[in-house]
Amino acid sequence: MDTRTDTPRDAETSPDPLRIERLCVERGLKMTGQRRLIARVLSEAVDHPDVEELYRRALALDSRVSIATVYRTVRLLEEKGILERHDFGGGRARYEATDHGHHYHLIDIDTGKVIEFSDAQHEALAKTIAERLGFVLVGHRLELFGRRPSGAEETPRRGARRRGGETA
Amino acid sequence: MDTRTDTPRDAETSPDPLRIERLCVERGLKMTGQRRLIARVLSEAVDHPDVEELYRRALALDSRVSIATVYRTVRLLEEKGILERHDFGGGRARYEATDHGHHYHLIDIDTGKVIEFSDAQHEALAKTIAERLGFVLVGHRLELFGRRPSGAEETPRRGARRRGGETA
DNA sequence: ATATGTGCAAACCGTTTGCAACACC
DNA sequence: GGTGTTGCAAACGGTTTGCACATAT
Repeated sequence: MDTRTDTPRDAETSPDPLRIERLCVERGLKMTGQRRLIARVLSEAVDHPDVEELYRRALALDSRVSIATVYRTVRLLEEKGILERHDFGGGRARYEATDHGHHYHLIDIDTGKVIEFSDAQHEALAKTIAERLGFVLVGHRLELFGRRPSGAEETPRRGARRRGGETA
Repeated sequence: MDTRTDTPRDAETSPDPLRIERLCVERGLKMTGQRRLIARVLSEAVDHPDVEELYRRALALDSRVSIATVYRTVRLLEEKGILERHDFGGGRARYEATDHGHHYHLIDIDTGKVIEFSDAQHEALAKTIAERLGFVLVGHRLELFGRRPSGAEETPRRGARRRGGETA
């Protein structure tokens, strides 16, 4: 197993806009107009939007959605394993499609940006540790919080929030 | 650096009941009756209680506390670096004293128990990964979710909750 | 036709806060 | 005695839900 590579995943890949909808149909979900709409927004997302943001993007395409439906849909898709919920701090849940592979997050604490990466060595290590402690690893969470070396301050932070960091 | 040891920390060590209070005084906090009380509860805790639980334990010792004060104190101590807040899922923040060393958590998804461990190899790896991605590591979070091998079912789960796992 | 999804607004739940009374230094 | 803390209850913010209506299958 290659343990020496961190693969920063460039989040530019927004394949086809029906990706998520197809997954919904596969799991036998009844496809309504608003579910199609939300599925499309999710398919096009290359970041980790929260519900409010999803709602905003959906509204921009079609005004016949309510935020309650976004909440319901997002929860449903999470239960179906189509979406993954993250808590990066800040009190709101943030979502991303599960269909683009296992990866971790590094949160830039100055800009709030999220960098995705994968690391086989860590993956193996997590499993090993669990086994050493007498467990079978079922899931794990790794998040790094970092800052670009001081010389290069880039985008200044957009504004504070109750707790934890805001992230992109 | 020794990278081959996972140290499961047995959470039986509840040293002296004034541990936290002493830290408070050191940081120049005005010690009121309720702060002393809450500090004592925290000093005696060997788990990761949420605010409600802290409040319950404090009440058992002295009824002259309100939950608002627990919230305020816990937040204050966190700002002073005396407490660490965790989000293990389930919507409520959970706390532990920072003074017993850096460690990670493995959550038993069947019983909800939290096992603490430290791992130097992981620590080094996290730093390396961040650097490889062009960041200085400021903080990180590692949580393992595991299950004891099937043969030995132990304590059955105590009951479900809205979201995420309940933990001890 | 019927079970299921939707919108609205109210309920919920953890947490924070304004204010007047109170306690520590 | 004055500044900082507490208790209460109300406010908050994200999320869920009851209900009447609408819609996919």
